[in-house]
Amino acid sequence: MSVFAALGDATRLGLIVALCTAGAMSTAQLTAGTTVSRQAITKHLRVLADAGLVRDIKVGRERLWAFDPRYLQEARQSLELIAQQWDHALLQLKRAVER
Amino acid sequence: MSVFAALGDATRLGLIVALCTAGAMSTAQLTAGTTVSRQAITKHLRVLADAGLVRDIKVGRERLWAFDPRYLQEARQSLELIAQQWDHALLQLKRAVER
DNA sequence: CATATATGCAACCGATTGGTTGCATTTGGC
DNA sequence: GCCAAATGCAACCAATCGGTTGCATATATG
Repeated sequence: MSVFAALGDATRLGLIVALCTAGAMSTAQLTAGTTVSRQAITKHLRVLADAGLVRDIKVGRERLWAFDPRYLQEARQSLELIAQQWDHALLQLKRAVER
Repeated sequence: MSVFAALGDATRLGLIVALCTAGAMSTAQLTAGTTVSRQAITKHLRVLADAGLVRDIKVGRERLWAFDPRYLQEARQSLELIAQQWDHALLQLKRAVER
């Protein structure tokens, strides 16, 4: 559902960073970079996929995962919007004080 | 702990947006804008405070909550960094293909 | 074909989460 | 001083989460 909730777990954020810097990887390769089990990673990847942050393709007997930038862009825009609203509120406060 | 985890809940994101657009508000006022109980909102505000997204001051018998932009800025930078790493990885892939 | 690798499926578990309710405490105003 | 409003504290609850283990399935490779 939410991109933020998906990014809120340290293991998942690590998976995103790994996929984002090193490119596509299989489930086993991604598991190798962590301390938890393959099944745990599989579940995390499922969450990330549901949030639209990764895509997967089956190639042979392995499953390759790749970062998908689309929804991360949306998340960035959400934070930008909040920051803008905050700036706007501050500006109005400043004007109110000046009056 | 994590700003993303704090933003991952719809109710909490709503509180942030409310504080960010309308300025500081009391716990009761914030509760009025939701469907859940005051205690639930109090807990959510605690989570947001632990994540460094809001600050509170006691004034009279009420407690005013205000948005704190600092950690949201950090969150923005994290997303920017991920996006940059992704761009970099794509660029390298492109160069590799061209060679 | 046999075997090893990569993954899928499902049950299970303890901890955390989001929420409630009940009652106590602080504080402003008449 | 009394009452109502705003909040704090704590117990409790069902659902979700992060994780494990065991076993089944698919697929390269010798």
